[in-house]
Amino acid sequence: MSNTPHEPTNSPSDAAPEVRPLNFIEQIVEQDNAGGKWGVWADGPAKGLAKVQTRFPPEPNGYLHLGHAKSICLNYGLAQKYGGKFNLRFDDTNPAKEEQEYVDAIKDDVRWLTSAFGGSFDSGPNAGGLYFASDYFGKMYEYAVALIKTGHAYVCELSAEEVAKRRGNPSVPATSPFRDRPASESLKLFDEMRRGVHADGSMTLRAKIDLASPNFNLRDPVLYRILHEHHHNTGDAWCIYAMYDWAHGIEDSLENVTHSICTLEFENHKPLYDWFMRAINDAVEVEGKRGASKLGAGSTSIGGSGPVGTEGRVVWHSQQIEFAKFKPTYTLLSKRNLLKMVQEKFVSGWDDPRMPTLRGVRRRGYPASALRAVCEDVGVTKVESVIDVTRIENAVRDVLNRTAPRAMSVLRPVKVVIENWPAGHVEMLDFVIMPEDSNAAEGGNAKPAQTRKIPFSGTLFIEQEDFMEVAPKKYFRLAIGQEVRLRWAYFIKAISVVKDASGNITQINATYDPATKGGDAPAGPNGEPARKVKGTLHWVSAEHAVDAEVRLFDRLFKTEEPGKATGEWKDDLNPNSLEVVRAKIDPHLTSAKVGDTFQFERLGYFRVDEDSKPGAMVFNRTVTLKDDWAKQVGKS
RNA sequence: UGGGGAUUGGUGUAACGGUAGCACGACUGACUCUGACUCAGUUAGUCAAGGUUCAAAUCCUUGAUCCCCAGCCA
Repeated sequence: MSNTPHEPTNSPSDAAPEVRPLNFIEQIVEQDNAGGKWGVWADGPAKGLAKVQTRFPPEPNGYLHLGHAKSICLNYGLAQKYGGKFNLRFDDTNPAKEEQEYVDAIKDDVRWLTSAFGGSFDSGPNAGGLYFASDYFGKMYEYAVALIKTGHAYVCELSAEEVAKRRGNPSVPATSPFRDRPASESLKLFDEMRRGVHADGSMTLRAKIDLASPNFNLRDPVLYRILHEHHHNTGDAWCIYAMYDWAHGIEDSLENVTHSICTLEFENHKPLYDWFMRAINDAVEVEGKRGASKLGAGSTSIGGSGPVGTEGRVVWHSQQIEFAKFKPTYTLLSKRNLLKMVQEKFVSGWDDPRMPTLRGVRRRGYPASALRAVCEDVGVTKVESVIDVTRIENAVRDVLNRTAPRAMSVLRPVKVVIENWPAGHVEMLDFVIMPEDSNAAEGGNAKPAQTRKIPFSGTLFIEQEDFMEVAPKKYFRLAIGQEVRLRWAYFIKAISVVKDASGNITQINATYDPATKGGDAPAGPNGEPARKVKGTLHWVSAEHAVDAEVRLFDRLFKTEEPGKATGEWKDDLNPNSLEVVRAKIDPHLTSAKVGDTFQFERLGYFRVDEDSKPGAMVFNRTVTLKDDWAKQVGKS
C-alpha cells in the first residue's frame, strides 16, 4: 500500500484508531497523574510511573453477580490501563454473616472474570495481591485507641434500641449521655470490650462528630460493636469488630489505594470517610509529638520525595469515588434476594445457569470477555441507568460467533425418510467447523475454513418447525413440493407425510437430488445459472445421531424490574424459565468436554454442562442466534 | 418537611460557552450453503420555564421528576 502525499491523511487506513472518550473516573485519574497527586511507583517494572492502585472489596457473604462484574472490570481495567495494581480485598468485618465458602468462590470468580484482561489479583503485571480486612484488625484497634485519646471517640453504653430511639430526625439532633465521658474512662471500657468483659450489644465505640448533622452518618457513628463470633480468618482472637465506615478507609490506606471506587449509595458516607482519615492523621501527629511513635506512618506513608496523601498529611488518605451500579433489565441483583431464590429453591443453586451470578453465567456459557465488553460498552457514570439485558446477550453472541466451533443438532426432531436414497447407504460429507471470519477477510487475513466429516443417510432428523405441509408466504423451509438444502448435503423436496391418530406428523417422506451433493446445484449444461434454493436446514442422520439432554433457558422474570409493580419479586417470576428437551446431536459432540461451547447451527450457542456423564451429555443453551424469521412471525 | 446525588434519541454514552456525535436497538435494503455473521442506508434526543450571552446541553434563577440516607449491615 503506497500513500500518495497529496491525499489527505485521514483515509481509513491511516486514521488514528477510534478511541473511546474517557469516562469521568479516568479523567480524574489522568488529572491526578498529571498533577503527581499520588506519587510514582518506587520500584518494580512500573518504577517511575504515576501510581494507580485500585481494589475490589467484596464482603464474603454471598456470591458475586453481574453487578460486581462492573466493579471488577472498572477497577482492573484502570490498573491495566495506567500500569497500576489491582488488589482483591475481602471486607470481612462482620463474622456473623461471612463464610470461608464465599471467600473461595469469590477468588475463583474474580480469577475467571479478570482472565478477560489476561491477569488476576495474583498473576500478571497488574496483580496487586490478595488481602483481608481482618489482617488489619490490629492497626484498626490502634487507630481507634488514638482517636479516643485525642477526644475523637468515646464508648457509649446505649443499647441498639436506645440509639435508634435517640437518633432524632432531620430537625431534631441525636443524643447520647456518654458523649462527654473522660477519655480515660472510654479507654478503660474499650479495653474491656476488647478483652471480652462485656456482652454483645452492651456498648459500642462511637466517633464524636456531630449529633445534629443533617447527614445521619455523621451523628456519632459506631466504630466498633461487640460480637462474640468466630471469624473465618482470625478465629476467636477478637470479640469486637469494626464497622464498615471505620474499617474501609483504613483498609484503603494500608494498601495505598489511590482511587477507592464504590457505588452511589456511599456518597453520603464520603464525608465520614474523609473525617476518619483526617482524625487518624490528627491522632498520629499528636502521638508523634508525644514521642510515642507506635502509630508512626510506617507502611502507610507514601515515603520518598513524593507528595503526601490527598490531605498533605502523614497517613495515606485515599480518594473515594462513586459510580452507578450495573442494573440489567429482567434481573434481580441483590445478594439478599439471590440468597432467597437459592434457599427457596426457585433455582437449583448459586450456579444455576439462569442466575445472574458470575458462577451462573459462567456455567451457562457466557465468556468472561463478553462481560468485559459489556462493561466497557455501557461505560461508567453517576447516572442510575438500566441496561437492556439483550446487550449482554449480544455481547455473548459477538464473542461466541468468533470462537465457537459449529455443529448440527436437532432440538425437536421429526423424522425424514429419503425415498430415493439407496437402502443402507451412508455417505461421509464435509462439514465446515468454523466459517471464514468475514472481519479477518477484510483485512486480508481470512483463515481458510476448517472441515470435518459427518455421516449422511436415508433417514434423518430435522427440526419440527422447519417443516409445514403448506408453506405460507416467505416460509423458505421444507414443505410439500418445496425444495430446500440440507446444509453441506443435498437438496431435498417433501412428498408426503405420515401422521399418528391425533394428527401429529410422525414422518416426512422426501426425495433428494443426487446432483446437489455438498449442497450446491450444478450449473446447466449450457451455462445456465445453477438452481437456487431459498432455505437451508440443519439435520442429523437418524442412525448416527446421539440422544442428549439440552436445557433451554428463558429469563427468570417476566418484568423488566422484578417486584416493581407489587413490591414482591416472586409475583414476577417466569414459570417457564427452564425447558428441558431430548435432542438428537451430532455424534462428534460426544467427545466434547465440560465447558466446551459450540454453535448449533441456526439454533444458538450451547455449552457442555457439569452434569454431563459419559453417554449422557447435557448441554446448556447459552443464548439463541438472532432470528429475523421468528420476529416476522411474531409480528403478523 | 432535612441532607446527598442524578436528568441528552427506545437504551447506554459523548460534547467541559462555539456544527448535539458515537454505540446498541428498531426499520429498509444488499449479501449469504446458518432467516446467523457482514455491509449500506433510515430513524429518533438536550426534564420544564425564565434569564445572561453574538452564541447555552453547558452559566444563573425557579420548578419538576427519579435515586440514596435515621443498622451495633456492607
